[in-house]
Parts: sequence; structure tokens; C-alpha cells
Amino acid sequence: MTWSILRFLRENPDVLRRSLRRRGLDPSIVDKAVELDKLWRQKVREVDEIRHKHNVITRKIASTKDPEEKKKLIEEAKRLIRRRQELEEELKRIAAEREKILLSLPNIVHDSVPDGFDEEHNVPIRFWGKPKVWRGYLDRFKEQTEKWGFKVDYELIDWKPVGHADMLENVLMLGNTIKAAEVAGSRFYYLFDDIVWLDIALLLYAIDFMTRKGYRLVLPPYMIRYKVLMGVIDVETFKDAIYKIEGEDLYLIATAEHPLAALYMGEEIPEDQLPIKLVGISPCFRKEAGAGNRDLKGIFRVHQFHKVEQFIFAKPEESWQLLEELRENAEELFRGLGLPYRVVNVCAGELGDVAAKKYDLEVWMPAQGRYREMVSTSNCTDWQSYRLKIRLIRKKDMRREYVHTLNSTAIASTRTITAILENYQEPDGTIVIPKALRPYLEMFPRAPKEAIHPIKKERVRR
RNA sequence: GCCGGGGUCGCCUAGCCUGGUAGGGCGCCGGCCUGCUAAGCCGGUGGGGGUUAACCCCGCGCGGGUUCAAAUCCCGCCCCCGGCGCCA
Repeated sequence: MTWSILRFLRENPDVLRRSLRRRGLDPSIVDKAVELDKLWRQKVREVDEIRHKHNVITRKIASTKDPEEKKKLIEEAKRLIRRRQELEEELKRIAAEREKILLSLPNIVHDSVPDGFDEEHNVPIRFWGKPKVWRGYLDRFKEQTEKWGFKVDYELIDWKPVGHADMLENVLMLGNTIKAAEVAGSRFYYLFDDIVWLDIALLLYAIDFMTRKGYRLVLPPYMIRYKVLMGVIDVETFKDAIYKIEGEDLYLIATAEHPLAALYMGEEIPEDQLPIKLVGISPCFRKEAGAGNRDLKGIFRVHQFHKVEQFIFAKPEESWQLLEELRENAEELFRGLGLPYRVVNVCAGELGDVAAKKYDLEVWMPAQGRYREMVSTSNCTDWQSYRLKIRLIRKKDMRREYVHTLNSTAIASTRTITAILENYQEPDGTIVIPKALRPYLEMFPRAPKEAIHPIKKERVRR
């Protein structure tokens, strides 16, 4: 048994208490868990003892010829069973309670994660690019850069860029969320023509990049079972994000991360096969139940989008280095797109139960005057693999350990489109297409090549 | 969806009819032996408890049931293979 949380629970529960406090959660749950684990072990001993007695008698019955003697032994066995059943019932109850509390424990926060309970406390660790800053947002910009001790070169602009939602719907007229709301509800959309090409080109760009890096391309199931879902997410995410298929034990995936993590569930991976690096492509379906009215306009926060996802199964001793690799891959993708970004080290209170550490990559949005999340990169250590029973076998002594799982966005289509709409906007409403995407548009005669132009009123067609 | 066959240790397989401590092969790990990496021999190779020793419990797709005793018999579910039906 090498699940990190259980090990600490028995050997050094203070580590767990500290981790929970840093997340802003009540550490007393650790005491309950320690108590239950002890009680469980004691009950296991009791039950095992009586099972042993019963087994001894049962074996004796098999080898006893004398019918009188046999009858006596069977009576004896029946008596033991009654006693055993009571104890087993008790054990079952305790085991279920223990299991429940163990599975409710969030991952152990890594030492390098900053303190804090909201995104104000996320710590920027790196800035890249030359953001376009509208004069009116200069103070805000400095608040998000210089306050953290970073001197970020920027381009001051006098015109205020149009927001991505207006750009899409009213300037380019290549999106229709009004009709989509009638048809499916808010946070849905119709996209047309050049924006669809852009969506496809972004996905191809990310797939091309990741597979060149040696990541294996995967198209996973878009629906998964409940038990798989519970292996990869916490209860909060479940409530906020997950759509259920009526009448079936199936749930729409919120990200390819979930079916990718489950690719090796219940399996044992020889350590020399690790790390296993995957790049998945899939639609993502999210309820956004906790979002309220945030980002209600446009396609920044929507119920469905396409995403290319990085995923790694790793040996524990390699996972922290691989987290940096995933982050670097995401950064390279966004540098390639020429979108100015910063990377933040997400604070303990904003991590979510699954991750031990998380980086967000946020792109500067000129029309909002804010850096907004485009990518999330997490090391989930053994939190998912314990639940999904994904282990590695050490070559030296055949010992089994839980693998570490890591995931990161490569490109999320609609969100990246919003970033392009604001960052590549010209004063006249033209959107210049990032050079990195052009190879993926060239092959299609009707796809845009260098720019997307505002549609003139008389040509509008929906 | 219906009918039939199947799911046993990392992989392959025996055991199931006829209930009585799950056996063999491969691979892997450790050791022995041989002047060499071959062959051979011995042990180990699922989970849990345990003074981590001895030992014990659990484990044959999952969950129930019958029985002193279930891989084995019965019921439900999941998955795989074949046939029929349906279908892009």
C-alpha cells in the first residue's frame, strides 16, 4: 500500500492537517479518518480471527467420515457463522464509513503552492509577449504586472478594442448566440464560416505540435460511467460540470482528461513503459452550474467546446519535472500564436480537490483589460490513480506503486478564439489570422488565409 | 434488442458437469550452479491485517442467494466473441 494520503494518515497526519488548512478546509476530518482507520483495522482483526476458526472447522468436516462427529461439527460451524455475521455487518459499516472519508480527502498541497483562498492570491511566475493596452486600462494592467514585481513591455493604444462577444456577433457576424439560446439555451452558440475554420485550424495546430513532441494522439469516448467519473473528479466538479444521459449510467465528458486517465484503469504498467504521454482531442460538455452570470455573453464560457488535451502517466519521481514540461508545451503553443500571456501558480484555496499543484496560463484580453485563463496544467499525483487503480511495477523487486497522472490543456478552441478576436483586432474590425494557423487553412480553398474581415451589411447571411 | 458461447494471478491456460485449501505454462524478480549472456535447479511474483516475523483473512468480471463449505449451483448486472435484427 503506497497511496500517499493513507500513508500520511498513519505515519504523519500533520501533513494532511496542514494541507487542509491551506485549502481553507476543516482539518478535523483528519482526526476522524485516523480514528476510523484504527477502528477498521481492529475490526478486521476480530473478523479474521472468527473466520479462521470457522475455516478450520469447515476443513475438518470435509475429512470427517463418522456421521455423528460430522453432525456435531456442522452445528459448531453454524454457531460460529451467526457470530461472524454480526461482526461482518459491523465491519462492513465501518469499512464503508472509512472508505467514504478517505475518498473525500483532497490531494496533498505541494510545498511550492502559494497560500490564499481566491484568485487574487495566485502568484504570477512568468510573463510573455507585448500586450496591447488601451489607455483606459493602463492602471489595471500595472495592477496585474508591476504589483508582482514584473516589468512587462506593452503597446499603448488609444482606441478601445471591441470585446470578443460583440466582435463575433455584431462586427464579424460570424456567431449567433441568440438563436442558439432559443434552440438549446444560454451558453450555446452557432459559429459560421471563418470562425469555424479558425476552430478547426486551432485544433490541427495543437495536434500537430503535440504529436511532433512524441505525444500519442487519442480520440477517447465522449461519455463515461459514473464509477470512472468518481475516479477522476471531486464532488464539486461533478455538481457544477457534469451532464448525465437520461436512463443510462453514462455522463458526457467535461474534458478528454477523464477518459484519458481511465485508459489504464485497473492495470499495471511496467515502470520502463513510463512516462506515457498522450494528446487527446474531444468535445467538452460543461454545465457551468456555479458560474452564475459570469461571462454570459459570447463564447468564453460555454456548455460545449473542443479541446486538445495533454495527459501523462508518470513515475512518481518524474512527475514534478513533467508538470513543467506540460506547462512549457502550453506556453510554446501560445507563443506560437503570438498571444501575450502570463503563467500563475494557483494558490492552495483555488486548486480543487484533485490537483496537488496547478498552473494557469492566462492571456491578456485587450478589451477587458484582464488576463484570462486559457490553460490549466495540473499534477494530480496519485489522487486519480488510487481511485482508478492504475499502478506501476518496479523492475527491481516487482513492487507495485500508484502512478502519477498529469494533465494540461493544449488548446481549448472557443476560448482561444476569444483571445484571437481581441488581440488580433485592427481598428477597422479586421481580425488578422495568427501566422502559426495559416498552414492549417491553406489546404482549404474557402478558408480564410490572412485575415477575417467584418462582413458588409448587404452580404449578411445567417 | 434477441439467441448462443465466454470472462480464472501481469499474459496464456486447467479446474466448473459431479461443491471440500486454485494447479500448470510464459514473462518478470531474487538466489544457486556452470571458466562465458545458454541450459538447469530453488524460491518469489493479487489485496488486506499483523509486534511487518511467524501467521491469518480475503481474492476466480461485479453484486446478491443456497450451503458447514462456492471458481464450481441459483438470480441480477457489466463486458467480450459469434449469429440474427437494426443502422451512419
